[in-house]
Amino acid sequence: MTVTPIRTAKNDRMTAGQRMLAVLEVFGPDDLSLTLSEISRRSGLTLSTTHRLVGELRDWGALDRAIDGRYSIGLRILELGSLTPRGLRLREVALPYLGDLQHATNANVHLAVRDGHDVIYVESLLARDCVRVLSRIGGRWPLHATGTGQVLLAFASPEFREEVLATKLRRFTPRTITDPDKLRRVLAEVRQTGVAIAEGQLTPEDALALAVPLRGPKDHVVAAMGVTVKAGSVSPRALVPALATTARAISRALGAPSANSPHTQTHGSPAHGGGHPSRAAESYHVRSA
Amino acid sequence: MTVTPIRTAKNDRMTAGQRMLAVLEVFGPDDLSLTLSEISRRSGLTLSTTHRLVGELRDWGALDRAIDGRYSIGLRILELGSLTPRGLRLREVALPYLGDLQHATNANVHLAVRDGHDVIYVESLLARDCVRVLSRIGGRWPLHATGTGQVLLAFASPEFREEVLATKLRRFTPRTITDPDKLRRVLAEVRQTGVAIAEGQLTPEDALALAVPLRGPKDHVVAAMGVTVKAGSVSPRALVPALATTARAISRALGAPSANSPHTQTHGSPAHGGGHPSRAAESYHVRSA
DNA sequence: CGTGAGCTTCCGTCATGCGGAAGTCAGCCT
DNA sequence: AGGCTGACTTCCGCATGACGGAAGCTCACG
Repeated sequence: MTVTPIRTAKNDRMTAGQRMLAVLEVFGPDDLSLTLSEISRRSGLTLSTTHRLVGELRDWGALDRAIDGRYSIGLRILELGSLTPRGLRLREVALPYLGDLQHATNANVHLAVRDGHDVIYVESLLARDCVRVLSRIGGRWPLHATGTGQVLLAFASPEFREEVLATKLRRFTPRTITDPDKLRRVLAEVRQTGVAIAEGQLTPEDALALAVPLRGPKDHVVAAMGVTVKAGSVSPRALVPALATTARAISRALGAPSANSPHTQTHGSPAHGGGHPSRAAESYHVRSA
Repeated sequence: MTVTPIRTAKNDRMTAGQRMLAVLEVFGPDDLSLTLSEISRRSGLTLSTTHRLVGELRDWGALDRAIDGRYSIGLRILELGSLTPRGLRLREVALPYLGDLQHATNANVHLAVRDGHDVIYVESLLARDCVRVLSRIGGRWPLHATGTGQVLLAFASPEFREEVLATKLRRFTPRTITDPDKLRRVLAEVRQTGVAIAEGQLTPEDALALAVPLRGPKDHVVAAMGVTVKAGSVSPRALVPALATTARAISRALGAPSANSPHTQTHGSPAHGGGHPSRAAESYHVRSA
């Protein structure tokens, strides 16, 4: 039989579509613009194939070519991205409230949703004189390392939670929680109090993050909102009422029943088995593992 | 001879990649979620092909499947879209200033860039009690019908401007400028005064839009910033100083030389766009990390 | 002027993407 | 019930169009 040519060891059997996605995949926060050859090398595709695919993507608007010949992601992708129901559409509803919160607290304010095992920031309002944080729109981080991620993890289904806990929890700073048992306890507390408090778990700086859940139509947690301040600048607890109030307003705007009842607990653990089956929040399934 | 099968009349000769893009293309602001069959019909692809492509896109994260089986654009696309240098990265630099402007003026504030013959909104801060406008992030509109678009058109190269003027200028409201000569005069005035003033040209409501250019590294106009208020609510002119000041601050942050000189006119067209082949004029990505 | 790196074009071959067809499943009408 | 429609999924043989090697092109550099 013929010797199969080298095949760069990792890539084999790709469909044409996967090749196209592979081209897009090589772009990242640290690689906003790349040359054709760089795209070719990183994607593992031959130069001629890359050339053709990049041409098609450019014609369509998915890639932009700058004057210097380098390629970057095109605005057509941004346009598409604005159509994500849980992304920028959610943002539209929440933004006015987030703006108010920012001005009331003078903190960085974030809105995030879950995607697979990650948290994705959907909005990020940075106060000018606040700690620098790593939360751009579209930014992706592991669930266990951020306040918003911990909220989303705490209120996810137990099966999913254990699935995440079973993976290796990456360490970002000395304070990142990497022990599953420790994290399990922290998450239980988040569920009980309705607020996550994370100190310097993602960046080494003295960042203090508070985060609360946002609920949608069937009181399912659909997103998390958080603020980040410089540790020690204010009493963290002092921010909780403002957060809770804003969260309730947004949840109401999102159609959460509980946000309309006259008095209700912020935590509101869904643990009460009585009554509606409500199908374990299987709203989005995880993909290939 | 073999009968060539029907070939649905319109679709012919598509590459595999174009088919994949065609799937993404069927989503729009009014079609956030679609069933597989709908995607198939709209894209003109057979059901089995659509099925396979949608599966690949879903595995990659470009599409999301909700519990009800409908598909929508996935967060992975939002993540990609956040990497557009002229898109969300530009937004990061400008956002703090835009926020200030919004609170100073209590108007809707927009940030927009040009893509082909359209203007794309990259940021949109909506004041709660203001006129409703059609400017979501990622929203796309013709250049001639919005304040920001007129600014971008006015400061584009003459050849490009004429190219746009030669196309049919779509009418949105009775006040939309659809006459090329009229538009040419308006644009000349925009260039001279450095500000575009558009009243109710996109939406029939009494919206008044003011827009100014933002400049980058070589004083090229790289974006436009605008505010929208209810016509008659305030004297339009009263907003110009605030706009100009903010524009200058942002231009400085973007590296525009003119924004550093002690006194300078808001207008000051660079007259000739092309010029030096010197490369890498773009790239204002700063922090992050 | 030689060299090398990046980009573009061309073309023969064969893997591979395509779509018809058959098989599920669920809802709806008679 | 029974049959019907419409949506989704799986399978497979065939023709096609995607692939990659190779050659040509354009710079920048020494």
